[in-house]
Amino acid sequence: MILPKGISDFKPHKMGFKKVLGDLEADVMKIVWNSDEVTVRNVYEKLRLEKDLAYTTVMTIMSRLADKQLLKKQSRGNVFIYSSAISEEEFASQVASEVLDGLLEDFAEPAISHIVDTLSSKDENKLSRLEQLIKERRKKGEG
Amino acid sequence: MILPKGISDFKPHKMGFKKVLGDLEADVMKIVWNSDEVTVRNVYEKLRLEKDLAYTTVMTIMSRLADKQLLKKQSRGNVFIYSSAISEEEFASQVASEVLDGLLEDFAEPAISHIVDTLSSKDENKLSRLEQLIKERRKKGEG
DNA sequence: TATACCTACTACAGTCAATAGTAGTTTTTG
DNA sequence: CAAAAACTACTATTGACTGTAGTAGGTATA
Repeated sequence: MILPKGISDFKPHKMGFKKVLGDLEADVMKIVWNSDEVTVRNVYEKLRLEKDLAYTTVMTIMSRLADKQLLKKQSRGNVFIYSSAISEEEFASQVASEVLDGLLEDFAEPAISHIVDTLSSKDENKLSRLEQLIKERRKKGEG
Repeated sequence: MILPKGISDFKPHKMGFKKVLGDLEADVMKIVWNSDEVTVRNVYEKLRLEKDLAYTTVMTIMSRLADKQLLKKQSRGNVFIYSSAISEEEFASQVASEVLDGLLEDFAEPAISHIVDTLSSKDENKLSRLEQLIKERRKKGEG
């Protein structure tokens, strides 16, 4: 259990990281990932370009993200500097493995069938990539 | 969107159908799937063997499951007879495809990598099955 | 020192699940 | 037929999680 629970509910009908985070939480993470180091104010100002919300709202969200270990919070001088505790790719990877492991644990048969269907109908390249990964794995196993 | 939303939040850390239903909801569905046709009272009595709860609690849960289209509710005489609106296998299959599609939509790269890792480390047979399904699919595609 | 900015703490509404009570209707039974 | 039992509909409460934001108090710089 790498992700500290709570993060891991997966909402298939949402988009992007909103599948595993609240909408605002996901927006904040995107900004942080694109910015390296930020203050609440930095994020607040970027968010305000799109929607009207309070500084303290952003602060609450960022606190929660820090509680969830997605953001690091360092006090520098008098200000708190936030940065991601995990890269976007790593996080995506953890999401994928948690969801997949959970799925394979109880829904392995239909999951395996459907992954082939879905990939072959929507993205042939990904099917090839899957095939290739299996072959590589087999070689390792034999050798 | 086959599943009428709300059903589809996936909690990887739960077990079985509790991954996509509330705990009690999942227990109720299991009973219905094993019983063909039931009344609230039937289910209530089976559940009571394990835990103490009110008749009306079971009623509420079954109403919600009917709202979610997982149970069919037919009035027969004066009583409502409930039965599953979808088989356990079908439901599992829908869960798997919704979650997988959601995952592939935004996390395709890590998902594909991880599925191979997970299958090969935990269940070699499933990896073979996956490989076989891909081959079948390829034949179809070529022919 | 006053103003601006920052943080901590608190609060509230909305949603969803679990839980259960009340009221009203129907059925059974003495 | 009337009372008890069973059943359904509707409503309520509580606890998590998220979005939203206010207040209070600290710090720093003009």
